[in-house]
Amino acid sequence: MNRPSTSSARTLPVTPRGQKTRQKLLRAAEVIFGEKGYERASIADITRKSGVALGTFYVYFPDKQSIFVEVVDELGERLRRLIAESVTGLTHRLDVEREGLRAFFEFAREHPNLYRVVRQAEFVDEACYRRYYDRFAKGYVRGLTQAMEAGEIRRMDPESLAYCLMGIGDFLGMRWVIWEEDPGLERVLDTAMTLIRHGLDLRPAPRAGKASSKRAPSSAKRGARTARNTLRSMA
Amino acid sequence: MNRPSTSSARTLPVTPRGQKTRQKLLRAAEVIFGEKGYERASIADITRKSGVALGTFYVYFPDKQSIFVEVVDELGERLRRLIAESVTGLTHRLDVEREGLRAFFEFAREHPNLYRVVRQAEFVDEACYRRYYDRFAKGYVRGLTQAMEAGEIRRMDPESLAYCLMGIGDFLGMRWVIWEEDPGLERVLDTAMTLIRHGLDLRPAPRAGKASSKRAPSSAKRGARTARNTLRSMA
Amino acid sequence: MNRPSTSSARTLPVTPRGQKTRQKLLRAAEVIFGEKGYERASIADITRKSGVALGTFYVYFPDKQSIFVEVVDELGERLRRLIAESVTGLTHRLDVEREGLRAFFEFAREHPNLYRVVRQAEFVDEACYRRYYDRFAKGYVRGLTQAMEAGEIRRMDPESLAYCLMGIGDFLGMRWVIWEEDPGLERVLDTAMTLIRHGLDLRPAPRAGKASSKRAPSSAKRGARTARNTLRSMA
Amino acid sequence: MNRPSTSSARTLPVTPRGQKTRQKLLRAAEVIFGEKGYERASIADITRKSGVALGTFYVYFPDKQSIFVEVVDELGERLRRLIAESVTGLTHRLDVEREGLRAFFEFAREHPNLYRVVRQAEFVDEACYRRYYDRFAKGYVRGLTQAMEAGEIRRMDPESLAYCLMGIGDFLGMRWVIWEEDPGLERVLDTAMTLIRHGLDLRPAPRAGKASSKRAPSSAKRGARTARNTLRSMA
DNA sequence: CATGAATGAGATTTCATTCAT
DNA sequence: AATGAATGAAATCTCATTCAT
Repeated sequence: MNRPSTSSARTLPVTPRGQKTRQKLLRAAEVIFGEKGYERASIADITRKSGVALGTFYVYFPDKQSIFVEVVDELGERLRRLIAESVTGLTHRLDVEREGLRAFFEFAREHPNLYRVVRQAEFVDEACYRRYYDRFAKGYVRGLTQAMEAGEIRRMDPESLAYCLMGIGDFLGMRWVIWEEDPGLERVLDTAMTLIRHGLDLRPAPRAGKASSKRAPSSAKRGARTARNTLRSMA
Repeated sequence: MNRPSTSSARTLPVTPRGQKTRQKLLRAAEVIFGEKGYERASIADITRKSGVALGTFYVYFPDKQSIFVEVVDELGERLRRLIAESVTGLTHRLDVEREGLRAFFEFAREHPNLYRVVRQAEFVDEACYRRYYDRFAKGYVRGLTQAMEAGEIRRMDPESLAYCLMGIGDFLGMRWVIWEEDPGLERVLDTAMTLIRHGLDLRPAPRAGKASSKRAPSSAKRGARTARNTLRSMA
Repeated sequence: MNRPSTSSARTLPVTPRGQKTRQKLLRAAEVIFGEKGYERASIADITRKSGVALGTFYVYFPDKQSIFVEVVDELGERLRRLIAESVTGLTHRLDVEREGLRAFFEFAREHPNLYRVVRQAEFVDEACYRRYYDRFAKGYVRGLTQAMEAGEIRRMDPESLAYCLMGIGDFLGMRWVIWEEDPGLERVLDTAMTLIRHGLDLRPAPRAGKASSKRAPSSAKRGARTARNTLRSMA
Repeated sequence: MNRPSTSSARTLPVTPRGQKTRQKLLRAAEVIFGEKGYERASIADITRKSGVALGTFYVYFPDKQSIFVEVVDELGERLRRLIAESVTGLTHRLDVEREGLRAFFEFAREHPNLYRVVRQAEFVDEACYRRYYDRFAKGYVRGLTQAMEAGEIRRMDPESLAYCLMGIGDFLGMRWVIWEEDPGLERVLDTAMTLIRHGLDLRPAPRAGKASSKRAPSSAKRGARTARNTLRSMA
């Protein structure tokens, strides 16, 4: 189903005219893929939007998949660069987290295609899909590890942590940027940062994490009322 | 692009034979949609796998979209029920979080289609896609609100928090269940629970969250070295 | 370039209605391939001539190549059967040769597509192309070997001889059946049979074939006039 | 389908540089047409192999057909010249036949494209296809007629005979040069020459060719066993 | 209920040829 | 002379859906 995933092109154009045409195609593809999804987007849609002839597409890309992969790779790069720039100079990792999240939300607001395009990648070219998150995670792991070594943040497995943080950003962005138009992003950011900073636990002693990390040993300890409530509250 | 999204059926079959055929189609559809994605999956694939004739499909479902929506809705229901059952009787919200996560990972391991099917929903029937997360979030919000009122967890916006927690689960599951074969899930769970419980912050005074919640006022405060490192570590 | 060459079909039709449609497609394909050649013949040409919809083609054949291969195989079979029948009961191999040739010419006259179709096979599916001649040769070799053992004909390598005789038939058919409308076939047959029967040699002693089977040793022996004539007569 | 078939050229190039480019195109075309066949060969294939730009093609040839026709005509000329040269000085027609065949086989071995190119001509430009054989036949007829007049060979219709001999060469070349790698060509030549020289007939009296030239009058004369054998041996 | 043949709109892809440079 | 970008017509193939049995 999935091809090798080279971010290929038939031949890179030599003349400036050709380079411009190639860019027009990439720009149009990003929009079209975002609007219709990979499968429903047709090459004709892309060339129509680009203002070039159908056949011209194949001068620059061997097939639909190739341009899609290039769009995804490029989006990822732009996003990572933007975040990197917007956290430049921040001294504490928690500041980096907050500003990084904010930059991500802003990018998502300006590129509502982002989510739709990236999620499609899973079915179009799995390697490209993973690459997108892998690269993100790699940068994250580096930063988090440094922060742990600097004693800024709690020690834990950095890769798992990276995926937690990416998940938080992704889902908040989906809910409050993509779905909701005017989200009051600062409030959402505050909530996220509260979790990220302090966690949820309110129990007095910080020596916790023993009894509760295991299942309650006897069902006798479980309040029937609570159980029923929980059950009802999920299903 | 998207149709009204009723979790439709032509008519629910009366005879047991009919019900069985309908179930066979749903089972096959779940697998096929998971393997090939919505667009690349054909009705013929589904009927072939079900061992029924092509025409029979239209006895039970008016079109391809309908069976897909039903598969998604059903998957969501089963998952929510499973999680609800597996946290039954737990007394503290943090235990619920851990056991809920674990149940989710187990479900994902047994239904690797889950992710692929749900993510496709975004393009097939957006309402169905949102419904999936909405319902999940609704249960979450209820549980979290109760826990906040009970003083078990920190107070914050429950819906944002719910999406944070769903994002954590989703991304960890993707990374350590779907992508990675033998994940040492307990270790991953520990990392997630450490974040969820305590957050990242290691700074001594709990009066934090002031200076760092705003951008550092003067670039003078920023160490150039740190800045450069951070930049490099993201891009 | 060439696919494995299974004389495949998507699925053999079950109902009589389906079988009839499949036959209609094969008949039309034979004509269309003969008229336009494989490459210039389009599936649409075939279905148009068959009176079925374009998509129907793909119910019975997975692609253009498959129906072509089936047409070629079938033509070969019909031709071989016809020739076999028309030499039934002949007692001497030379009679078999003459009547076989005649049957071939008749078939070619009624199926002017034959040549064009078979020759295209070389580029469409080489295996199918060779199979056509191989099967022909195999039957020939069997018959010729028997005749040699019976002392009816001169002993020589039967496979090479088979290809000689096929070549004679093929080229005469091309020249006098396909190209020329009314050839006086009997006269052509007589010429062919004279060659086949007696060969060309008119030199008195059968002890010949020595000096002349090698190149004339010295150019002195060569008449300059003859050489020049020959040269001129070929180029 | 077929255009007028002039062995055209836009304008023959004047500068040596232009002539060289034209030759490069012709050489590449011969190979490409041989490998892929006329239809599947693209102008781009030819220019790529030639190392010239796509547009350059149309400086030298008005279209694809023209270069193809030129390739075929040229191949024919080279082959006829080669054969003519290799039989120069031979005094007896049967020696000419043998050496001509040998020369043909050698040419075919060095130009495995020959067959594939010529056979395609039938569909590209029928006139060119016939011309190829016509010219060959014309030379043959002249030579054979002379040999008949000189009493070297048996009298018969020279054109039919020419096509017989061409068919023999063509089919042996196909079988033992193109298909088979190491054929033991001398043995094949011997078989061919035995047929050409003496024919097949072994019956004592040379007054034959009467009874057997007609179908056996009564089926009573036919051995049932023989008939069955023959039938089985063809189909 | 079940079947499977038939449909035709629509998508991707190729490529000979033209044209501006 | 040479280049290579651009074109668009035409071909193959897929598949959701309908329908007669």
